[in-house]
Amino acid sequence: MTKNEKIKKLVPEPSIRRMPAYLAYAEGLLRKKQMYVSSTQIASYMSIDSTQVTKDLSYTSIVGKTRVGYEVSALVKVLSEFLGFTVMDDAFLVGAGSLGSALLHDSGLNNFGLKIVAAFDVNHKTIGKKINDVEVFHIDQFRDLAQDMNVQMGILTVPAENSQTVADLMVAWGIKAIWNFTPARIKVPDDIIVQNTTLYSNLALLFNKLHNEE
Amino acid sequence: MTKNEKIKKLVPEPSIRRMPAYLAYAEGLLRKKQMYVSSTQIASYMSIDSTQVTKDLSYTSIVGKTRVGYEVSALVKVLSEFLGFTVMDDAFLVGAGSLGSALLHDSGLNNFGLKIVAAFDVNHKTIGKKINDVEVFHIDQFRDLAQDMNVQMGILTVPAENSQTVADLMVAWGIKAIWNFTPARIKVPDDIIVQNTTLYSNLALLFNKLHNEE
DNA sequence: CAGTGTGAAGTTGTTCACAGCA
DNA sequence: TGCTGTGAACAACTTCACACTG
Repeated sequence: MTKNEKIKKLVPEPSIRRMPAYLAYAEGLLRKKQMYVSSTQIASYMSIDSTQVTKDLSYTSIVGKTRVGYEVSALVKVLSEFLGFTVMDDAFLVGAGSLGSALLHDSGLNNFGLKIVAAFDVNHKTIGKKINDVEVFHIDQFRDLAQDMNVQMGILTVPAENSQTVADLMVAWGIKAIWNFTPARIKVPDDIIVQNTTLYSNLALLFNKLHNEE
Repeated sequence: MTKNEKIKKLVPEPSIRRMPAYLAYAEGLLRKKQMYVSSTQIASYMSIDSTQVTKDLSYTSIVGKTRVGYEVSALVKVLSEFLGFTVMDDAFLVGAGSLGSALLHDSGLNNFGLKIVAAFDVNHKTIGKKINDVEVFHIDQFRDLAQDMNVQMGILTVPAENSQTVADLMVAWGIKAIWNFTPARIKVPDDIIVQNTTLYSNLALLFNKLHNEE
């Protein structure tokens, strides 16, 4: 059904998912002034197999020293570049509720290459306010700002019922990628990238493990 | 390395991840008073293969009617039971910062079987306050409350640097499962369940798709 | 030896093909 | 014909095995 003709699938998705954790670990080691780290160390920290780590790292440009491991500072540099955390992407956030403001407050996003330049809502209580220095506009102002700012990414933190409506607006206004935090799936044209991120999948997994315990 | 001797792996993890989305969709149809839904409909909504949907649903107890599909109300019931969303689990939340308060505000968690009964922090500005009717205590009070309340789950929303310290506390205080929202991985005894949920993995995936576009 | 790096084997998850049904 | 349900074929990911290096 979903034909992916492109041979673009060089790096397995699970590998990309693991890499930010490697990066976080390496950054910690860097602060502690550790010079080298081996795949075995990383693997033990992540509770996974060590060959998994070497395989994952082999997709990047880094080369390790035999018997010594990978240079920590190089690892940080290579991983953050590989993951696209070094180039700043601007984003709009729609839905300045509790989850939306949590994202606005999260400095980690800033460090990892995502800058939220404006927020939108329909609630007049929040419109006009600033959350962590980001101004909240009425959603009708989206169009004007989008043209001025040439923003590629939209963050969707509205209630599930409104997700499709807002997604349609984002597409109409020229957004290229949507980070969807609602449990609902949105329909968009093929060339628009969607990343679904829902808490409840993780909750389901957790419950599943918890209940299947003896 | 990780020997899983148990044959407990009946349901594939990806299936469990998809199910909450099926549930959300079915709940929407229920509100619209649609009686039946076919796997093809669900598949088109999710942009996946329809056999995937039937396979996933075959792990639950539901049986579909030929040519008609699955009864929507039954689907909602079966899925929410299967996912453990019908039994209420109590949880403590540690780290009442922006992400922590977002979770406290999220009524979806309540609907899906998770009740946060108390929150903890070290910041004296928030201690003593109530966030969405949940009181915030100083972390030192954790022990007393844990004994009283017999809570099984701990939600970890502290800064990454403190994650291990707080995780150790949770374990010492008898928590059985930890929902870890920090990018750091925590070390816990084998019998403790950990579910890692990090935004940055999703951000990495999104960037990867965005940058590999032509 | 303890580590990297990689092709081959094994496992898990997805898609295909088709039987059965109304 | 349009759908469920399932065993078989296929693809993706992980783990193993081993060559290589200081």
